[in-house]
Amino acid sequence: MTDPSDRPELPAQRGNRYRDRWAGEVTAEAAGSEARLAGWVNRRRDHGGLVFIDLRDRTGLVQLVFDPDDAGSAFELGHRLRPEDVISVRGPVVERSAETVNPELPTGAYEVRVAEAELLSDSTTPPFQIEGRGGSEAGEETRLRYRYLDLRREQMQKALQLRAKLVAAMREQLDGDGFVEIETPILTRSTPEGARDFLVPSRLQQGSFYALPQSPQLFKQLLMVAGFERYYQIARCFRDEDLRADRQPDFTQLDIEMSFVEVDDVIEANERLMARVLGAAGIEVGLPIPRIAHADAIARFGTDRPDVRFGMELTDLSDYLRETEFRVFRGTLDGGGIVKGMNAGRRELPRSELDGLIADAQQLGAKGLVWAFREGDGWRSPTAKFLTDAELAELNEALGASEGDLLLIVADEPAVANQVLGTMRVRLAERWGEIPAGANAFCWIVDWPLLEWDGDEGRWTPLHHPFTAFNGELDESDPGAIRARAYDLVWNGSEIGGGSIRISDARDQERVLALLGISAEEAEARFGFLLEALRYGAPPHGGIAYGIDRICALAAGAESIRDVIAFPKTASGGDPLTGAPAPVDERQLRELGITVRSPAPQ
RNA sequence: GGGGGCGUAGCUCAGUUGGUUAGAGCGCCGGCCUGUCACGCCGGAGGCCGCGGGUUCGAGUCCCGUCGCUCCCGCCA
Repeated sequence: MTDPSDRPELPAQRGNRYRDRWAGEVTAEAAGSEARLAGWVNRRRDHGGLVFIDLRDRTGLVQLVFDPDDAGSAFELGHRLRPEDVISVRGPVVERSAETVNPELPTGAYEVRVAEAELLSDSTTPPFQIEGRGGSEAGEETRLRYRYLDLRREQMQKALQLRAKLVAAMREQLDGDGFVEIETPILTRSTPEGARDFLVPSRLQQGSFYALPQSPQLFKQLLMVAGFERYYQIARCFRDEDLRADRQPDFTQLDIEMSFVEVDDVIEANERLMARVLGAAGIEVGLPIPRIAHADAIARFGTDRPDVRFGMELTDLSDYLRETEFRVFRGTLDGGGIVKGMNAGRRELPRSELDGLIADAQQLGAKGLVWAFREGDGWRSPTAKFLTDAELAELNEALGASEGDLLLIVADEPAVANQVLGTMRVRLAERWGEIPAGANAFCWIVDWPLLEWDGDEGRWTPLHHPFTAFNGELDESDPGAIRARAYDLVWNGSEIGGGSIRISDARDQERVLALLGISAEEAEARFGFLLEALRYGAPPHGGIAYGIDRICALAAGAESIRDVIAFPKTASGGDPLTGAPAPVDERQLRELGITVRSPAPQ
């Protein structure tokens, strides 16, 4: 088995009438030989009596020279070529004279002097320049509308080739570790829990619907019951929820499940997997990956997916303020809230920007935000006058504040205070360049609560999913205290994977479903097939699912997963290229037994 | 569902307190050019200022609505 990073970047090129070499191969080893190249016209520099063409294929650029002395009748073609025309040329690879070398190009010391040229396909003027100038790039909607042109750009070529490399590394590592790749259905049944399903009407059973899978979760558990012991799949998944920079309605998971394992076994296998996969992208993963208890992550970073590349950790100040006279803090604490703070370091910020931070905090649901600069033993802050000297000294001490440090404090419900400060921590660190360039930091978040109380729904809901195994005995009298045997993998503040040991005992599964407020009848109707399978000798098992799009985006340094997906959707779930989603013929709807209400779609 | 940003030439953008014929760079078209590589020089074409309504003597600019893109909150077990 070859290490993917050792593989040649360029596949061997068998010669044919179009090409016997890649553009990127026009280097020292090709000098003096005759080359046949094919690709797209990237740029034309027409000097009248001499024409230069930059030829592009997926491996890069190379300069072609159309000189009337060499090119003969092909010279006239060189004149007529326009960007994005598709050509094939033949001619000798020659070394350029020293003063004409282009140090910007890997092939810049060589060029091909065209002897023959053929126009294979011409191009109308593209709507945007494939090679953007001056750092500008076409808007995203235009790029998606003409995605096949956008994908010609080097950045996109690299991103999708990197993606293929990462996926190949996943397969190689897992195949080598004895995992079996198995496909599970795309047309499956709706199990309304979690995200909204995409539904597909059944023609043969009118009035019934398939659902597209949100994940292969239940199928992979059935595969464990079936005795495959180690399974994986590069699985397309679907969730009908609003989109984000890191969320698409259809996305790709690396789905893994193992039998006869404990948490440590899954984590160990996955650490080796991630080291191998990200190693293929030149990213080093230090092993073992540190583990942070869920409660500690919330306490220190305000989030369950902490970015641990930098400090600026949060501090709970509640205990210093229980007796304070300041009504805002005192009232929050008496009402069960917390007062939490962050030392943002020595920063000067104009009042307008401090007001902006307050507005940001309010947008995130906070009632307000206290800012203060440490000054002597006290604060320069509108809030300073409400606190005693002793309190100010204690808060300075607790926050480790030095002269001039900016302190941000939120008093609110724990969830709000943590989210606001957790968000500010990352935003300010990014803005101030506190995050070391090129740094990568991973952590496992472990020791999760199994359930959380959903006030709106008035019931307990799972933090992961209802099939997550719990630690120790199941004590229904205190659901909030039950611990899950779950783990999330976080990379630079992004959750890239999550999993758990699963419940492998039908009776335990029934009890958990009951805890979630799902009646026995309902459980049987929705998950009966799983409960039944668990009664036929289910091995202890667990696994994980990774967001491949997110992993690739991080590895490629892309801001959005759209930049590592060939044909992504816009924020409203549409595809500007194909026009999906689109109305369908009334006849199609009739066949499905779906009644069209006016106005009929056209 | 809520909040922020954006929408002007093919692309990226500028456009002052509302005021003459709406600009730039790139691209495109024509001409010149034998060592350029963001080639250069000369000339030219190209605009429903997202759409609809309103205010005004006058709207790219102000107001209301609407559509689209984007970021965030909710949501995403």
